[in-house]
Amino acid sequence: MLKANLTNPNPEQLRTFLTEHLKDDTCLIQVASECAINYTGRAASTAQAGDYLVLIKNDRCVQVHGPKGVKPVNWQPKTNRITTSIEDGLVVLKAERYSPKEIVNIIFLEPALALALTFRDHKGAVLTGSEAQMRSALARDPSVIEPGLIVLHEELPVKVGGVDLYARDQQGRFVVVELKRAKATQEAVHQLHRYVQEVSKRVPQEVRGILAAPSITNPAMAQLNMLGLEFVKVTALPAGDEENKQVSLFG
Amino acid sequence: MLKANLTNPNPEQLRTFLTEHLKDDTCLIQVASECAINYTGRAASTAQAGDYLVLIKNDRCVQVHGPKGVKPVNWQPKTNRITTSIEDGLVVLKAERYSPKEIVNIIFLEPALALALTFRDHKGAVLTGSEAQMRSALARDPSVIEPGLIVLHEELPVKVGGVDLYARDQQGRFVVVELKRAKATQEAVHQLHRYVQEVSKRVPQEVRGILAAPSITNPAMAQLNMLGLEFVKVTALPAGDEENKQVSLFG
DNA sequence: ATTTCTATGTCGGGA
DNA sequence: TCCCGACGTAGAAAT
Repeated sequence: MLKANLTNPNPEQLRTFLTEHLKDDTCLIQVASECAINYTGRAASTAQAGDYLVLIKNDRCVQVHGPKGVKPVNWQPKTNRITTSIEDGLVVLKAERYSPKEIVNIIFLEPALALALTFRDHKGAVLTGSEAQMRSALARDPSVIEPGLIVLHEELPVKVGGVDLYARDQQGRFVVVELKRAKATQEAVHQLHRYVQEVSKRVPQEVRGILAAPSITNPAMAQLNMLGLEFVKVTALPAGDEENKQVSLFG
Repeated sequence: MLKANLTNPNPEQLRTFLTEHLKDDTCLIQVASECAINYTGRAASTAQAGDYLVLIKNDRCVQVHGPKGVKPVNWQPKTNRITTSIEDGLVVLKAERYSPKEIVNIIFLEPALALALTFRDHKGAVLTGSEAQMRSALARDPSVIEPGLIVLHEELPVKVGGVDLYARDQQGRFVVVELKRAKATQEAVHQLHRYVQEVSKRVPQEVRGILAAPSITNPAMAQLNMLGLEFVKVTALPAGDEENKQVSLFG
């Protein structure tokens, strides 16, 4: 896994190291160094000199991590070109993206460590409890929402977006269901309202709107009532479900 | 900056290393290893064995990086407790968060490298071009949006959310301005529409709605026209601005 | 602690 | 490519 490493490299060594390993797209490159970083593109930012960890992954996306938080201080999700140079005796790495036009510039003021790690490619993570999973589970068994409900469409595209579940209730009324995997906010209520209005234009009958989520904020609940819409509690990860229990068990 | 390192450690060595350096909140810990990762909390995920880079920052947030993308495969933004143990001869790191209740479990199957890096704390990055900056700039000089516009409120809270700019035009009509720092979508149009409707309830006069953004998607533009709302082009980073030019210049 | 909103959001999917 | 919406969004600010 460890392909190469370099401690306290001088600029020439570091630049050679980077040039060399940037050619290999099976390896992740890392430099721990005092850096100055500059970004221009969708916005612009400048970071004063400080200690940072620079990661360049197999897919050549770049991220610069400071000592705090999950988010990098600077990053570039996709790079079209990475170039290195030596300016004023310091190694400069330039990560460019063409569309949108963005540049991240990293000056290595005092590199302490450079690493190249060979990353074998591997299966990604399997996620349980996503909205898509909730949706197909509810489409299979809509009685969780309400007895007698019949699902007509999953992900029905309407002009203003996509209706998560389109159904018919026991009395034959059409039902629009908006699904949220986390606590529902006012935004979700408005989204549901839009869909109900849109569907109402197209069918003569009354259209019900149901917001299905594990919980809802107080302002959202008030808004929901005012608009004559309904809330149904639905959990993403049913605690008692035997199948899910097995998936969740670990160690 | 390099505090300690360990290559191909055995489980006891790795565990001692982690225990030792987890005490020091001025250092960032890193382990490159074949791992199996498991998360339960807001959702649940399991990652098959593969090569990963595990970062534990000064603030004890944890992130596990795969070979692709800016986003970690698994992470924990805030940890209340990090524990290590040896199970079946393998080091297991458990990062817990109490609220919401979340656990990330990392099993180090074949650690190749463990590092501890001392990160001096440092100034954060200075960002230019945020929506907040745009807003205050426009509040100072609303003529950019329209000559004769007078801003009455910045961030005016309405029941359905916050109006970015609330103003009055030359003819005395009230104007609701919705601001977007990036390309405006249909969602932004609906948001503006909601605000205009809400404000219309409270004032007798006609209320104008302006969407101010650097650009707008085609469907959003169509929707905007249909609702009788307006679009004004506003860039977050004015290209010709001398001050900004200097900030943007680099290397 | 809860709610809301921004973000260089990132990422994936669909037309 | 553009466009849209989910996300374990993260993180900050206001309540």
